[in-house]
Amino acid sequence: MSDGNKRDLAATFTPADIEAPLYQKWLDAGYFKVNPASEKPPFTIVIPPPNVTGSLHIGHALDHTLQDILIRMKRMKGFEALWLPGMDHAGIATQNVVEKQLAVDGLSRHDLGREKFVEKVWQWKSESGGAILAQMKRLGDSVDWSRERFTMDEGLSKAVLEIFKRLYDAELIYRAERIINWCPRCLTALSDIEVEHSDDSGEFVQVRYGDDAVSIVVATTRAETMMGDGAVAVHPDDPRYKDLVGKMVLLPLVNRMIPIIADELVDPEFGTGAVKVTGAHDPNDFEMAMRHGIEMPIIMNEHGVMANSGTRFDGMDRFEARKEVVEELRKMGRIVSEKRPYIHAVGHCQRCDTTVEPRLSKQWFVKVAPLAKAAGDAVRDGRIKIEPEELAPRYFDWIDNMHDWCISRQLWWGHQIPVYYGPNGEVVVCGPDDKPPAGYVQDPDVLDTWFSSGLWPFSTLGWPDKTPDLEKFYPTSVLVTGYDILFFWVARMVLLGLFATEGVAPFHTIALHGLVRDRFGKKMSKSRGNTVDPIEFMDKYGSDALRFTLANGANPGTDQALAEDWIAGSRNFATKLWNASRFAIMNGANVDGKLPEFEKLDGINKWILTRLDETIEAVDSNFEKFEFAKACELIYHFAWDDLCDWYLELSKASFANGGEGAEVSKRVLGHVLDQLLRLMHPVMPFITEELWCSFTGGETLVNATWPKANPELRDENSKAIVAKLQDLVTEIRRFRNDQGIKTSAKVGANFIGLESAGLENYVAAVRQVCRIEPITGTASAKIEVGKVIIEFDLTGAIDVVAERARLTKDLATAEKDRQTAKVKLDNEGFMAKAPMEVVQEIRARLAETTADIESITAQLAALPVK
RNA sequence: GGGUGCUUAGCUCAGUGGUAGAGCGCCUCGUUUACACCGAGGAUGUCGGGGGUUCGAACCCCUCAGCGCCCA
Repeated sequence: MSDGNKRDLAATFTPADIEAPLYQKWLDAGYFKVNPASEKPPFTIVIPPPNVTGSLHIGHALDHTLQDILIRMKRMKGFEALWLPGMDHAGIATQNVVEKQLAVDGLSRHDLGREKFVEKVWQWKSESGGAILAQMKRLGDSVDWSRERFTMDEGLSKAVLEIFKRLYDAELIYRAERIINWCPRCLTALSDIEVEHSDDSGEFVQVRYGDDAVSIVVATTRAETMMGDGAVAVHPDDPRYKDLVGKMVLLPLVNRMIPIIADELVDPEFGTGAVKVTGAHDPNDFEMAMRHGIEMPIIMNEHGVMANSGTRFDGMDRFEARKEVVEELRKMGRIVSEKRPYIHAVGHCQRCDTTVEPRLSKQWFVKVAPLAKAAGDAVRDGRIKIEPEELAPRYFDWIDNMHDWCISRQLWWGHQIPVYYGPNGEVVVCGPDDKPPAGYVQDPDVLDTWFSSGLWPFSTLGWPDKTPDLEKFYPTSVLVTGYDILFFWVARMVLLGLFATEGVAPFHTIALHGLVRDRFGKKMSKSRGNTVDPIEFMDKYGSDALRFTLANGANPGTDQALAEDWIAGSRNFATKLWNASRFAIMNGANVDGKLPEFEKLDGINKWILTRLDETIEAVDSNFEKFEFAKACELIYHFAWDDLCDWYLELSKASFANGGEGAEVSKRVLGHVLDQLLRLMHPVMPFITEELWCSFTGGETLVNATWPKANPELRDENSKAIVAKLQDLVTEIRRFRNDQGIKTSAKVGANFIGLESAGLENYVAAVRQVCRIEPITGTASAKIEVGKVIIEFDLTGAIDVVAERARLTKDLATAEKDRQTAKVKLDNEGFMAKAPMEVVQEIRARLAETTADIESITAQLAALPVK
């Protein structure tokens, strides 16, 4: 390997110095660009398109980190790994942004007109949209920028036309007058999922309808809509109202006679058991009104202002009207009871939080049932796997009960519905290659943003054309996203994907992660004031630290808490790795030539290679299973505990002594570091790249070979040896600590019985780690660790009290352990039914603790009486 | 109201039948030639309550309590 890139490392690790140049290096080299003509097997992830108005929040940082880990690992594994970036046009949100800008100058979009307004939005997009893209580079996202897509691009728009036409021709798109969710502020229809239900404080009033002849008390939270009532409904089995069903009753205020009907939808337990039926302003009422052929007068305009009710309330805002109506009814003596505040769930616009108004209106819908059936089946029969599978029932629950999807929006920004109306009511739907007949007028509405982002996995690859990209990279491999948009986006991609590409699922796995919460596990929100800025964290601790923290907290499908302290901890980990690498380089560790023959290595070298191999295997399989947290924990433990705390310390004697031993250690350490950096690269790409290039002189880790487990580099016995060494060292350190001996001070000591413990070859290592030198005077104290006795020369100054305390504590622990083992072995049921190996283990424990007790007792007895 | 999940060390969380774990925090000591963004040592939990199954339960079952989420 060339030494061209080898260089000295700065004494301290400064992320800001290395990150931007490294990302630029990767871009310049084109490592992230894929080639559809490649022989390599494909691995594809399309990014969940962030909103063009958005900036990088901590949720994106998590989502992107996990995707980048998978992509980088697969790239290293030899896949043609495509991670495709892009954004969606976010109809309402984007339109709102630009409208707000216009409002500063006192203008509305209507002042500009549709064409000018849309131009303005494009202009805004090119100037201020997509701030998130630059931020993705900070994070290190290894996306193929040459394939960046936007849902309003020409190609993707073509896909929208194509799918609309196909769905329409298959009679899966229709136009109908229905109750939809209407936002009186955004002035558009919303789909069910764009409505968020939350508890509001309202009122619950009981109003007497009718006159002396027929009267009934209805209960409602929306008195103002009574002007639109077409009936009163009761449950058919309700004995209280049996005689009233079929009669007409007087509707107060408007003085209209309306029928009393019976419908099973009415809950007799709710209120008085009688409800008003306002078909044009309530989804349940609409159903009843349809069933019974009841009138549905619309008594509110698009702004949520009362209109056409023929009463004095016309012109009032709906909430003002509610108060006025109740007041008027009270004056008339028609209010039977009032409950205020009455807490109940009310729908709000997801974008602006305005209370949604159910509204009867003519809209375009996707007929969901057949598509949803297929989408459910794809998961049921395993063509699509949901990870973690515990979340699959939620998917089924939702998709199996999905209502028809309202896809028209009364906006200007978006894909205009490709339907044209002729002068005599003709309807023509145009595909990408069709032209509407002269004189036909296009439907003014645009399509729901999710309609186009639902095509994302294939529209971005060129569909409906059979492009090389589509051939090579479709269907995609894994979709990584938060469970919170399983319904919003994922389900729609499955619905549309199965339809568009004839039963081919758009991805074979859906890997769901959770939400990032604050340090106490509370949801982050602007109102709570507990949001965090990922850019700030990257500035302060480096991108790698943020990435590691997020990946380390990512247990499948579950939320994670995040605190700045945790990120600082990851930064510390990065620094630790940096310094360990410096140490390795300083001591001549290298990757030159072959690894020394495994069988000839000593226990310590065998052990670290064994642990490395175990780690490689486990990290790889955990990443493959989307168990990011587990993989990171394994990496952390191996790097910090095994490598830094033990291997490096135990090897210092070997490096210091030089000779053949040092040469072997240099080569082993070089191998371990090389493999570890590769293994960590997907999680912490920047620091690993910097270290690895400095250390090996290689060009890049981005497309370096991914470590592969190798059972020939394992030795179980070495683990037992190092465990004994660790035990020995820890006990010596504890003794020194109890005796108040400074860590830095050298102490004279001799070892007795190392051979019987099989540790005779490691004296130098133990001496180095424990700062022990051969004894010169006489031994004044001794401790026993297993079969080994260590005699110390403390120049007569042993602290007997401390030593007695130490031994007494050990004795208590040993006795307790022995007791629990003994109880088990004395238990006949246990002896008869427990598996042999468990019994053996307990027997061994009994023997061990018994020996310990004897030894400790003897040591206590030997202590000078004081 | 219907689902569903959670309750383990001060905090955040791992741990699906065999002696309770991690990170951070805490206490003591420490400038040993990789690292004080560090090292060594240490303390801390009747695993929400109760009952059951089992030789054995944080883990399986029942029940109660508290918290959360999704849907209506």
